[in-house]
Amino acid sequence: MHAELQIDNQICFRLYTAARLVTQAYTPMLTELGITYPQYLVLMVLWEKDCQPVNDIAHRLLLETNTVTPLLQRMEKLGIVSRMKGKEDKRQHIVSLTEKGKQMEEKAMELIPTGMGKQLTTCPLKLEDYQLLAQELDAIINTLKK
Amino acid sequence: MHAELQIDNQICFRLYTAARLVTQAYTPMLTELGITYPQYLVLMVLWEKDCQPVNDIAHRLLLETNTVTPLLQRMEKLGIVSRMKGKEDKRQHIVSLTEKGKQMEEKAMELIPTGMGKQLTTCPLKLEDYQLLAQELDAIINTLKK
DNA sequence: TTTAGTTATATCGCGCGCGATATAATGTTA
DNA sequence: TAACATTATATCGCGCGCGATATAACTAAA
Repeated sequence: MHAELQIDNQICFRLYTAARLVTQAYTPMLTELGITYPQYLVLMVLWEKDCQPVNDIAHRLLLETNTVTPLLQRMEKLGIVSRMKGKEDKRQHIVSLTEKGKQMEEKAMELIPTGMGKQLTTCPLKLEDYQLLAQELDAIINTLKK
Repeated sequence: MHAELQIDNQICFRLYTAARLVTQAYTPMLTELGITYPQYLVLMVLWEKDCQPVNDIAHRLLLETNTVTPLLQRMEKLGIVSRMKGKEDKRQHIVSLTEKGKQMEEKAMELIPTGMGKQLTTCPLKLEDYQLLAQELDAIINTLKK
């Protein structure tokens, strides 16, 4: 077995696994909110700035529009966002939060920080480790995004 | 907007994005091999130790068997692995590499380290940064896996 | 102004991940 | 040994991600 191909030596497998497990850790709180993790990402983008075209949301999340469009359609069915044709550019669909979508921010604020805190109490990483991790991940992300 | 819910402050979003982008970076080489990234993970597990039951492969990858079973079925169709009923325990399905599956290790060795190296040449991270990153990811993974 | 090119969004198909459930084989206990 | 619990694998349904393609609207050039 080539050492270069050993799974334990792979950063990618660790990223793949850590991303899945952390997303799973969000799931109980998100289920209480009635949404999925990618839907939560969209909500965070809209809480930061409401009324954005599909493209801006996709760029913010580094996703393709063919991922985001069906996501938004599901969120519209849930009554969380609404979509309207753009006025000046009729190709655009402007996505905005409904009242329900806006109110979910407070609920998320109650549930998620404490919920994640509980699950990570036994994690040996300290604040500066998380900051370092964030920097390292940003370096990889910035290198690989086009 | 609550600072705790800002997307830029989220480790989870970085993990989610970094995992997707690194997997995407593997894709050109894996396409040449005719497989996907999760299939590559299974191959690495089997290159390390051939002839394993479904459960052992799933545990190694921290995946559920209902993810791994269809993955193995697709790999069997591709002629990469074969599956046989276990002798002592007839519930088990023992997964083993075919000749094609074994030979793919050399091809992967030619393609993947250099292919990934090229894409990460502009990445500012050094060897010790990657080692640190691996440790931090392992800390998160070990905390969250049950 | 017609033509050609670009952009914003959508649709389709397929391979994951995973919760829920089913089924068969093994283990355990009364 | 009969009844029950456990284990290994499989099936189903659904929500992503994303490559490929389609369509409508805007832009630029002839």
